[in-house]
Amino acid sequence: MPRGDLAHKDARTAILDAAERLFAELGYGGASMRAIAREAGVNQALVHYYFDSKDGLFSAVIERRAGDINLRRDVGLDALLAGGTPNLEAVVEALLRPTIELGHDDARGGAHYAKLIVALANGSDGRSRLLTSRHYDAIARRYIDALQTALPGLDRPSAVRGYLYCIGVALSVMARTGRAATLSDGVCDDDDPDVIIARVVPFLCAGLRALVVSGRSGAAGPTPTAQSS
Amino acid sequence: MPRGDLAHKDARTAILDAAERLFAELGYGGASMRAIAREAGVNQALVHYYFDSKDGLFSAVIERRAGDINLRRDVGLDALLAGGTPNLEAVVEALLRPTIELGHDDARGGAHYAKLIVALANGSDGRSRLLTSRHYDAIARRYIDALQTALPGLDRPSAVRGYLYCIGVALSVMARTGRAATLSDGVCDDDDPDVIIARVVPFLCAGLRALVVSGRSGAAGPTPTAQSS
DNA sequence: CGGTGATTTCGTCAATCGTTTAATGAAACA
DNA sequence: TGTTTCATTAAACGATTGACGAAATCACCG
Repeated sequence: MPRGDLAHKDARTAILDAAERLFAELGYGGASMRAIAREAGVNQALVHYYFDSKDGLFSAVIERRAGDINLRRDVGLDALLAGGTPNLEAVVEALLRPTIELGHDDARGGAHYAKLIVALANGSDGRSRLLTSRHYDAIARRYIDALQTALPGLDRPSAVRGYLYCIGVALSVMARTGRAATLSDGVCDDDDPDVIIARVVPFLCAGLRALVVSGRSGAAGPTPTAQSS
Repeated sequence: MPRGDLAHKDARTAILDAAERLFAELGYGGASMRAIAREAGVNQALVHYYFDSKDGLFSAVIERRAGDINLRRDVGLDALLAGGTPNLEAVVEALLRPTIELGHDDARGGAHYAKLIVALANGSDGRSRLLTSRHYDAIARRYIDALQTALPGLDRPSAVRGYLYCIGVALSVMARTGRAATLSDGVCDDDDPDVIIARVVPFLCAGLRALVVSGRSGAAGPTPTAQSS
């Protein structure tokens, strides 16, 4: 392992960056190996040299970011659980923040990966399901557990659905389709991750609390649940 | 335009059905015109005869279902507004029901179109944005208005965001990735649209109400908003 | 019957696809 | 120094892509 492996990493990451961008913009079938190589400024055969096949390249693109995101999620949850019973808002924020922050970090390829992960999470083809399960099952189960801990009375199926609702909203925010700006005639131009998180978390937490309430009494009235801060 | 256009419609709809399925499963770039023609049982050139180009075919696939869904949404909202100030739960249900029902109607190509529309709504490429805007902008604005009517105090930007959150959750439900079953070890097997809607609507309405509350006082505590039923 | 226009088929075009091979450059090690 | 290993390149493979023109088939009307 020589010191001069900068060239190695340069070409490799250049390919990954280009692939991330083109896969996100054109889809798996729409992004050609030739276009990826051209975008990365390398020879076509080099892509196969590093990643074997198109599938291998796609997996590598997903794997690179998933590792980072899940590490942050794990750390955030560890910190929360170390302090006793965690607050629901804190759990939801720890779940969303790494993803939303990466999605808005244009310096890294965040915006592109955001689109990619949205397609991946919503995809039902074999490739999507395999990669989603491989990279996100473990962390999902940890957070579902945490939701039940932070919200006593929330049964397992509701916790699973609530988790998926949260992910659904997070993905729609990450996608950054510019739809909010369109529908609000330019008033909504959400760019700051902190502002976005501050707006989404109360929405989701209120919804999650309604999931446990609706399981006890039918009405969704303002029953004071005596949630001590 | 002869009366005996059954053959016409047969080939045409066969192509649309096949295209809907393959576009959903393989993506725009992954589904080839040849594969679509083979799936539909027609000659390859017929696809170009009816839809000119691949883009034209894709647009036609989207247009067919969007018209149906939006008609139902319009009718549902008309009925609601005719009865005075509508209930928030009723507005959200009217928004979600047509989409979720179609997505679970396997007799028609619902499941396939659901995946398609998820990819469309989350896509940020030119084709996706154009089609989304063309087919869903008007109805979106109507429902955003309705949200503000049903929830006094909800300002415009919050209404836009709340609407998009609702769509985000609806799309994640429509995608039917089988993820709920995976994460719950088979306990969650949500197939009945009515049950799904009954679970999602309270979640979303609680979240929407939190959007207006958080705009007034900082805390998300159980402030009795005196919501008369 | 002939004619007319809509529908369907066949064959083909240039372009592009994912992948592979053989050759070359540049270091690292002996 | 020769050799080995890794990185990179140009060129090409067969297969497939979206699209098109011309001819054939069909249904129908006069």
